[in-house]
Amino acid sequence: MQRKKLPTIKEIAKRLKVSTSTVSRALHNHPSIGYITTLRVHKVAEELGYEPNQTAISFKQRKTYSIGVLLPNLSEAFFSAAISGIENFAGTKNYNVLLGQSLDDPEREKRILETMKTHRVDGMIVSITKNTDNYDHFDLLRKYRIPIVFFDRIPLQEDINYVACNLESGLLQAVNLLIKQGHKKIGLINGPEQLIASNQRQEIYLKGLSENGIKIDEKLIVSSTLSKESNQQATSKLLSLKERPTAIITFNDYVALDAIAVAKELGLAINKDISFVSFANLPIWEYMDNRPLASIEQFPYKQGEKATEILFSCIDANDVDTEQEETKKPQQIILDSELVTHK
Amino acid sequence: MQRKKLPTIKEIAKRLKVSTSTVSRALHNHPSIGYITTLRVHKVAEELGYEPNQTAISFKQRKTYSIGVLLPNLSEAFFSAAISGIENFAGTKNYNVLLGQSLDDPEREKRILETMKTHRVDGMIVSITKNTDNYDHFDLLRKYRIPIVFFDRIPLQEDINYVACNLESGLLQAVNLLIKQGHKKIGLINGPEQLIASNQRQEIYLKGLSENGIKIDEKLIVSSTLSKESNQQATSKLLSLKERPTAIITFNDYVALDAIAVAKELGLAINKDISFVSFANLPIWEYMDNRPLASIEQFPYKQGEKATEILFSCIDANDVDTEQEETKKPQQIILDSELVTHK
DNA sequence: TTGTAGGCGTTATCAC
DNA sequence: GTGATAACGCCTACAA
Repeated sequence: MQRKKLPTIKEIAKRLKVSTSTVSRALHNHPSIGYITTLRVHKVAEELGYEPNQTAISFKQRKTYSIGVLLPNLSEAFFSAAISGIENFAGTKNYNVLLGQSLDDPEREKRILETMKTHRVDGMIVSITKNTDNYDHFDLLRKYRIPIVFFDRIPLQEDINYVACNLESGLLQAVNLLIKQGHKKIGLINGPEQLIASNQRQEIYLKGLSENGIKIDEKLIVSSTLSKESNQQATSKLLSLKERPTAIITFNDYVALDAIAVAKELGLAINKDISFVSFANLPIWEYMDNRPLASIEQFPYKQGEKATEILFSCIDANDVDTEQEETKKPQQIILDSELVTHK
Repeated sequence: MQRKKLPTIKEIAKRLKVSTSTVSRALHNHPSIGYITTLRVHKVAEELGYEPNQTAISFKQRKTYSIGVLLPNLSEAFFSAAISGIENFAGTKNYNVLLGQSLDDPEREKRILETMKTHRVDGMIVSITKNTDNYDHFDLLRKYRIPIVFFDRIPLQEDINYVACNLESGLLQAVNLLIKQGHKKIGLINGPEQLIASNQRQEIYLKGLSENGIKIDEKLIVSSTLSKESNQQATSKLLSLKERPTAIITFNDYVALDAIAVAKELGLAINKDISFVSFANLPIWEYMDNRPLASIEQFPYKQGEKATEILFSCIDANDVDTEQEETKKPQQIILDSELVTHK
């Protein structure tokens, strides 16, 4: 039932006929231990191939040196870039990353959160499901003083830590660019309405048009559930309007891919008869001929790093004031998005 | 220094004026405990919001219920698909996934392996760096009876567990297809020579040509370090031959992307003047105009699942025969690759 | 059916 | 400088 026993400080102590406390202190180079003893301890530890048992330490210190990361989907380039940033930053602090993907299923999200809690992660980084509408399970973690940093997909709550991207900077730039290029009818293929991200996009889109004195045409705004079929449908709807748009802003790159395909199917020349702008910026665009005019870059890697940084600051804060109820203000970082034009 | 105390079985025991062992057993629905007691224990546990402390359990049982996954790079679609499969399978067994990426740096790989060992993962799934030439750190883990399953990128060793893809099936199909379409000069842009995967590709390529009675032209085989520049260089080299190939097989999709770009730059029409076949099959190909004729699909998600399955079987075996030295034969699974033509 | 006691590996608090 | 001891939360033989 149990795996082979590894060398412990007890073993070292026995060999050297000293106490385990001495060994423990020596291994940590505690100043109270004599130089020679320290040396001998290290030597024997080396010989035995001793390694501290992290599970014992975690148990005793009530600290696991691991953080949980819960994402909707790892196969999306955006999230895999983010976790790459998270893993990298965590590594520099000698933290481990426990991974979970919700696959956009709230039940799964809840379950994973449970196991993360059971495993006593020191903190969590979460990007919520597009269907998450109940945040009790997150509040529960906070009750246990497990800090959470949300990123990109953020719950509709105050008092939470998060890292997100300010869509406004990039999207306004995009709208301005399109208008400068002479586009008057600019469509928007948005995501599901319950997503906060969708509302934001729409508001900024409207703002951008207004600022440029363009009249709003409700019919130019459609939404998609983000499935391939829905993306195609939404695009068709836009492109079959009498007043067909000459430019379309899409919720993200995957929508753009489908939309571009539909446009091509209809015989439209991309970036000529119709232009696209999308969010996210897949690394692959540069290889494609029929790509968006520009992408609104959201820096997932950087968002991941930043989220991890915030998380560590929360963890450290937790470690310091043992008892004090959390008076600390939530940390909310908003990175600026940036319009990147594709050559 | 320490985080807030969570309810323990002691608390429950105190409240009910029973012993902790009773509580422990009741919580596990041990048959020896009376029905009423069991009920009462569960009730109080619920009230207190009790949750077993996994760190304590891991410590005691010498089992962490987590597996480590060490990959070269999460940003590559192939690996993120694989980990998606791993995470999914592990979840069904209530296991956690500890993630690390080596970024193709052997030092980093070693370091991550260390922390995984320190954290006492129950097993590991590893895809090695393209520069890994020393396997001591892996052997060390095996000494500690932490099972390892390698996948896709596999060390040159016997006696190891692995999951990989049989390139032969797909690659021979590819060669046959190309030849049937009339191609006589088929180039190969291979990866670095130290990669076992490169040797395999070359051998099968040669075999495929021989079987079809095509004379081997050494100049049609070039290799790349897999950097963008190197990919481009390798392609240029092939395309500037007097006897220019009419088809090129590339080490993977990323090489194909660069190669296709170079070919286009030279004014060649893709799939007309020159055709490509590549390994891996990015999900994005279907959206691209200038895509390979076909891809040799390697099923990363399935490989991930399979690797996890094998790993669990090793872990279970470990759990059973407490002492017995491992007489078990290594498990080596080879999935068949498959040629997928792109419409 | 329930309780007692010991131990998992480490660290921290005392003493000496 | 070093050692003895308790404690972290849980489990499990062994007793009762």
